[in-house]
Amino acid sequence: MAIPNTKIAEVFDELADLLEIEGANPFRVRAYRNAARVIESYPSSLAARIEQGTPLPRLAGIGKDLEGKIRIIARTRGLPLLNDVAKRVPPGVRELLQLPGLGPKRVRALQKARGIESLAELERAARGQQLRSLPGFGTRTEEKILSELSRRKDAPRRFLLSAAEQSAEPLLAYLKGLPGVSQAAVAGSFRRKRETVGDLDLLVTCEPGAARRIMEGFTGYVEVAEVLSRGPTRSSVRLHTGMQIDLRVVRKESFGAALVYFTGSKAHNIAIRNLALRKKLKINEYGVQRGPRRIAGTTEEEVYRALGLPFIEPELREDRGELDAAARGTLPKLVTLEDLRGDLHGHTIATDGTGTLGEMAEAARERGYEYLAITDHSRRLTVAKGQTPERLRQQLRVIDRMNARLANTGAGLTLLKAAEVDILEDGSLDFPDSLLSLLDFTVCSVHHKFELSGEKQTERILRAMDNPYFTILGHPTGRLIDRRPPYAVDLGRIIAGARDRGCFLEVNSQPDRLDLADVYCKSAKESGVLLAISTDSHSPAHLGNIRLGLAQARRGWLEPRDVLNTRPLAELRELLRRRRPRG
DNA sequence: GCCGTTTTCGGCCCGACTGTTTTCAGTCG
Repeated sequence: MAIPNTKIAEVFDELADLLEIEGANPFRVRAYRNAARVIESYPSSLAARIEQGTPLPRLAGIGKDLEGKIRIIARTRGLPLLNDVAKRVPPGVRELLQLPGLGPKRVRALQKARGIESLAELERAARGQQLRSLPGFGTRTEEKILSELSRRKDAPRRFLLSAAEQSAEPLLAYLKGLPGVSQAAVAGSFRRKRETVGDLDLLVTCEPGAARRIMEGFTGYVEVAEVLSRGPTRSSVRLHTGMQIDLRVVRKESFGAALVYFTGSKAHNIAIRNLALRKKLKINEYGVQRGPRRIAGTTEEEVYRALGLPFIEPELREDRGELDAAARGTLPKLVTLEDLRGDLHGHTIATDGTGTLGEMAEAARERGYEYLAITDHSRRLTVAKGQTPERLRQQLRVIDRMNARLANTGAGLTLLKAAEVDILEDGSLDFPDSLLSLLDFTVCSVHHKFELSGEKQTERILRAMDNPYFTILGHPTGRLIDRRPPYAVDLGRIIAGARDRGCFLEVNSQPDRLDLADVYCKSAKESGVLLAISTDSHSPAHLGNIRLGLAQARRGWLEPRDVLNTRPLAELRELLRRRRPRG
């Protein structure tokens, strides 16, 4: 199996870290980091292209040298340059960079002056008070290192987007209620709706002179466990949940510029600053300037307009082509919650859900949906009370009766008859075709044998797609964010396979799945494969998770036309049965 | 190491805060 892009990116990231510690040209370091980022977010396997002899795409920031190195890594799974540098800077030294407050310079000083080459050695030296005498270090730094070392043993480094919401929403409401606050917003990766969030960046504007009181109010928030820094315009705290919060106070006329700046991403910011430089403008968090004259800053629209661009949705700000698209006027009109007419994946108490059919239907109706698919598990998934063919037949009769009742009451909701069917190890489906033909469609998923090789797993899924009753591939990579890696599967081939066969892929909205991930959504869109944004609800309340899958779909540039469940029911039914044998 | 509406050299985003320093380097985002 070809080495995945993420592994190639890791090599460059490691190289960047080690070179930085060595004191290499910072722009060379940046070039490696940039390459790592670009490679990681490139949606199809570079190593596979190299193996097949197809030329590599033109990637921004990757020139002749880096392309050569990518080829070496793809072929040998290693890089001689990295081995050389690793001899001078042992891998344990790199771990030291993970500690907040330790950057390349201090890490190098620790190695040179104290021979510290691992976190364990750092802890020993700090306990022995051997750091405070180093130039640039002091007792405070030594204490901070010790406290960070003990903290990192339990606290998670990043939070699920859904967990971040739990911290962000009440805090934002609290800040809005502080005297003197006129506007407040969450920026950062939270606003870009990244699947995980490292910290929260909050921004407020206030009446002149109110900044100090607002900072006091912020650091006095009831959930604050620790104040990390406090200044007149910027303060940082850590909440009891372990989440770090940075607050900036800006003047009203800078709100737009600050929002752009603190929403990021960093790569997007660098790209727009470069664009500004070419246009002889200067952009920072306070505004856009032409020479001494300030020409924009109050709103984000104004800032982008000053750069000659239309507004760019936060979810797109990853330097993945959005600036080019904005300049050409080809930005996607991203799919919104209002565009979604229903949900195509939901469970009931018939298997592992906690809501009855009626409760699920009621929740869907309350959301104003036209349709909700009932997709209880197939028999193989015994842990989830998978249904036998007979139980499924029984359920279908109940759904028919409920649909008749819904129609009579003018609820405007139709329940679709479906099932989440296990894809067995040999690529066959867990129900016979004769039973599948009674359904409106299927969600087909891998729930066991995750450990197959990439080749076998890919073949298994493609074989399953050959079945004309295969409609949507559920949670296509099986990952659980930070808990279980995706199974080895060649998504490039899966996407091409879905396109060739007329199958669809799911964007599963479970908070820890978000599967497909954003970059693969984009890749599927570019291949012309439609995606279903689904919740995989196991209770009526889970229908609300749709916002999370929607966010990833938007990060993947999806427009309403790229999404299956933006279709009105009649059109949806046609799409769902287009592969079926006639009659 | 990359790149070109200052094009093959000489640039490469920019400001706040901390701690250690006594005017600023290092780190962070």
